[in-house]
Amino acid sequence: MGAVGKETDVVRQTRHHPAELDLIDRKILGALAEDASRSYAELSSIVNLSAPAVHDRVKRLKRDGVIKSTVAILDGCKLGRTLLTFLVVDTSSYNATRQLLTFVNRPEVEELHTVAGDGCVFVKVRAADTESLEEFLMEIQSLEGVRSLRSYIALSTFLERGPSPD
Amino acid sequence: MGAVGKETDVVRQTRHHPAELDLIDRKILGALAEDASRSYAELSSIVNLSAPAVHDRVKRLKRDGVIKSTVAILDGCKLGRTLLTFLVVDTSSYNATRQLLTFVNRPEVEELHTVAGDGCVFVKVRAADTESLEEFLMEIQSLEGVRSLRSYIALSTFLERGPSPD
DNA sequence: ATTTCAATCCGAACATTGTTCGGCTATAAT
DNA sequence: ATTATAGCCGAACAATGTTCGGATTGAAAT
Repeated sequence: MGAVGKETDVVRQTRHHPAELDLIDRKILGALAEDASRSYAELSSIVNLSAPAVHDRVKRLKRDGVIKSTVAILDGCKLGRTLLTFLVVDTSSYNATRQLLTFVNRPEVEELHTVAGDGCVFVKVRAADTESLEEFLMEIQSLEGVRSLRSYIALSTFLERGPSPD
Repeated sequence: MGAVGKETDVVRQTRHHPAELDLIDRKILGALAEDASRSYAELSSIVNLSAPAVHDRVKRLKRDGVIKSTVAILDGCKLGRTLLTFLVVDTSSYNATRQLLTFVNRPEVEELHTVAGDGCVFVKVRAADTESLEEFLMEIQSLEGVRSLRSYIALSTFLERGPSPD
């Protein structure tokens, strides 16, 4: 009983994703999530390891998919997108939901999720101005099977970042 | 009249941020927003310029704040955060709003905005599981001046990215 | 028309950083 | 005891980032 039970337990824990990360891994992840342009030399002094050791760890974290990618964060306003809005779309049919999913190609759409509650789709939109937002909203409302559409227009943004390792 | 009018017009346009970006700038921004680990050599072949020329442009884009930073994107699930939720908090006092803003320090909070509508705060939360989410929700509800709290739990994520230059 | 100025580009040299390698140590299993 | 594995290090090497001088262009001023 002891041996077999132990083994399956280990399998259970490992099966569904969560990677095993020690404190050093988390420090590295935190540092890179904040600023991915840090050199291995800088990281190595943060965690008190050599540069190659940090390199190995980062390589492993990328291979395991903990670090999905590294991207440049752009300033929406500087790009001419001044209006951040969150939409909750209530759809009455699967077809409508499917149609909404095609909006992932729009440059002003930054996030698109399905959320709990009957046929709800959640959208984060960064539009150029009120005009182009209105156009966008009307386009959604005119879809067959869109029951209601609530919008939350952002006034001030106090925090905007990705998943934290802490 | 002509000259003076013209000048103030130019000032107006420039005054409130939007940077002047040509097609090459936008191509570079798009490439880096997708994958910031691209080398200058690779970028130079994308836009048909030399590496130093691209370097100059990127340097300018950083100086002007169009590129705010470059960060590593981590996998929430791999970190043990499996539950993505959006909250709309309706506050009845400024004091309550101010208290909510202190949540920017929580590692599970990824976004925090004030939104239009009386005293509304919008929060993006990535919690470990339903338990820790419930704890978090209760903590918010127990704040003085929090009128209502709606939560949208994400089922599937189809798109998640930053501002696009297109 | 000519000149001046600023912006942009390029190739080539240079500096920094990323990456690989062999060897060392510690731990755990045989 | 001994083998295997994982993790670390310093040093060499490879790739990339970065700077520089000079050439070209276009616009503004003379």
